Amino acid sequence: MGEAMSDEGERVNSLMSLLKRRGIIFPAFSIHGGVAGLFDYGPVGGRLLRKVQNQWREHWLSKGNIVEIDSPTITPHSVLEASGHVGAFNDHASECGSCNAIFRSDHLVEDYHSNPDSLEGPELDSIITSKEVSCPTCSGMEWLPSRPMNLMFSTIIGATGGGRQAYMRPETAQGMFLTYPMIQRHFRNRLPFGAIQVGKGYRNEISPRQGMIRQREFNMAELEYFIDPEQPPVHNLSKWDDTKFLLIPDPAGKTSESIQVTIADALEANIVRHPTVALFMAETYDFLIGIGADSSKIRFRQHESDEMAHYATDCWDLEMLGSYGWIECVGIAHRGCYDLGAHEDATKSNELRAWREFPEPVEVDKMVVAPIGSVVGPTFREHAGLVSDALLNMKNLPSNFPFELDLNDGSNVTIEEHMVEIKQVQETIRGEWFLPHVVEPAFGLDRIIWHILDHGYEMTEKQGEEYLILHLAESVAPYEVVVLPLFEKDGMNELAEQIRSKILTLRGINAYYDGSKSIGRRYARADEIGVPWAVTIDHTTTEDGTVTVRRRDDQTQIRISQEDLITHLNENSLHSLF
RNA sequence: GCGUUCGUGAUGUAGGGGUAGCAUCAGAGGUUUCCAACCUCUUCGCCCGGGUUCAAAUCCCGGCGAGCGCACCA
Repeated sequence: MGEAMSDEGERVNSLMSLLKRRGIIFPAFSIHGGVAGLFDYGPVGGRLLRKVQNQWREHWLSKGNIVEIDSPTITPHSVLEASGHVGAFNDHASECGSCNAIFRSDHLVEDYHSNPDSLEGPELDSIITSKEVSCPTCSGMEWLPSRPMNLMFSTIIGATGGGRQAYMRPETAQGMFLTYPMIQRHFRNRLPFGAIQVGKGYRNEISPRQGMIRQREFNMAELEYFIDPEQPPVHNLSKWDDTKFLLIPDPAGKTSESIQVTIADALEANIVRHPTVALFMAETYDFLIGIGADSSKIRFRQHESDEMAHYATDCWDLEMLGSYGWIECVGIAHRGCYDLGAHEDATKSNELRAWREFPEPVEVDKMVVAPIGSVVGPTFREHAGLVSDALLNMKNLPSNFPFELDLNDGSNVTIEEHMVEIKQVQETIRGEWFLPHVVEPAFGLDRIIWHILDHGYEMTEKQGEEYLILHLAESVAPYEVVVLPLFEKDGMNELAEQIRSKILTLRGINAYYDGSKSIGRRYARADEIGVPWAVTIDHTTTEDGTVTVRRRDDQTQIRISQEDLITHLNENSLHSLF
C-alpha cells in the first residue's frame, strides 16, 4: 500500500464518489470496461453543464454585437492544415531503447536543425543517428524509430473508401473563422463584432490524467472577437475599478512577481498589452464569479514569450485553484490576423477581409499609360492582356518611345508610341481592405465545472456524522428547488405535488418532489446535489397555505405564502427574504 | 507509453481455491409535527477474456480501467 493519501487526494476521491453516486459526472462506458478520458454528465450533471453553457452564452450575447454559430465537429484535412493544427498536432516521438523514455523527436534535434518541426520521421531519425544524440535520461543512443503522435482523432469522410481525410476538431474556433464572411454580412460589415460557439472538441491524449482535467472529448466555449487593428476599441473598464486581479506577468517582461492590480491599471502599465484582452479578462472573471467560482482561487498568468503560440501577441491563461493545484481553465489570446490570414493564404479567398473607409476619400490624380485596345490587341494577340496590365501598372511614365516593357510572365515586349495614350485620370480611393485582428477567449467548460464543484464542495459534520454540501450557485444548480411534504399524509403530499407543479410552470425553474424517509434525510440529499432552496409543506400549510423555505447554505428557514414563493422564485429573489 | 500499487453491490470497505460479509445509500411498509432517528421486509456485487484445477472472486497470463512517479500535454 502507498503512503497516506494527501488531504487533497482524499478530497478528490470523496468528491468523485459523490459525483458518481448522485449522477453528476462519472467515467463513460463503464459497463464495457470504460475508456480513459471520456466522461458522462448524468441526470443531475447534464443540467449543470447546460446551465453553465447557457450562462456563458448569455454572458457574451448580452454584449449586443456577438452572435452564436454552430459548426460541424468533423473537419477536413485542408482546414486544419491551413490553421496549423496538422503540423502542430503531428509531432514525432522517439523512444530510448534502453530506458524507454519518450521525447519529442524535434526537441532532440533542435541543436542540429533550424526548423526541426518541419521534418518527417526518416529525416529526424537520420539526424538523431548521425549527430549521435544521446538520451537525456540515461545517455544511451539506442533510439527506436520515431513514431508520429497525432493528437487529433482521424476519420474519413465517405463510407465507400477513397474518401477525404478529416479530423474531429481540436477546437471550435475554426468554425468562426470559416464563417467569417457570413458573420461580417450579418453585422453589415461593421467591426467590431464577435461570434461564439459552444460545443465538443477532441484531442487524442496520450495519457489522460487527473480526472476530468485532461479529457479526450471535452466541452469548449469560444469567442472570436474581430477588431480593426488600426482602430483599437476603447473600453470602459471602470466597472472593475474596485476589483483587484491577481496577475502573474510574463517573467521575460519587466515584472515577474505576482501582483494585485485593477485591470485598468494593468492596461495602463502595459502589463496587459491590449485593451480588448483586458476587457475580456475582466468579463471572464465576472462570468466565473457568476457561476459560483471562488474569487480568491482565480488568477491570470501571462504566457512567456517562448510558450506563446507563434501567432499570439499577448496571451493570458486564467487559472483556477482546486484539488489539483492551479489549472488552466481559460485562455485569452490576441491572435492578430493569423487565422484569417492562414485561411486566405490557403484558399486564395477574398472574403476574409474587412473594409476600412478612410475618414476623407483620397483623390489621386495621376498620369497613366493607357493601352489602345485596337492596336495592342492585334499586335500582341494572346499576350495583349498581360501587356495592358503591365502598362497600367507602370510606376513612372516612359521617357521616350519605343521602350521595353517587362511582363508578368518574365518576357518583355517593345511598346511604340502609337500603341498607347498618355492621359490623366482622377481616382478616388475611399478605403482599403484589411485582415481583421482577433481576440479569442477560449473556455474549457469541463475544467471550469470541475472547479466550481470543487470550490463549492463542503465536507462538514452534523451530529458527529459526515455531512456533504455542494454550494452551487443558483445560476447553475441542476435543481433550483425541492418540494417536501413534512409527512406523506393528511393532504400534505397532495399539496406538495400541487405546489411542485405550479413551480414547474415557471420558466427555467426545475423542481422535484421528495417524500420518502425523514425530513432531515431529504434535506441532506438535496444539499448533496446543491439544491439551493427547499420548500416544506407542513400542517400549517394545510391551514393557512404558507410554506417554509429553507436556504441550503446556512440551513435557516422562513415562512411565506405560496404566492410570494412563486413570485420570488420567478424573480430569482428569494435571497432578499433572509 | 514505461514503472508501480490496485480493481468485491449505487458508495465505502472485509475476506482470499469450495455458501462473499459489513456499513452507508436506494425501494416497500410502519412509525415520526423540520435537519441523515427507529422497526420490518426487499433489490443490487467479486472489471473482462484465456489458462491451471474436480472446483477460480481468490493462483497464472493478457486486456480494460483507476491512483501515484517518469515521459507527454501546440
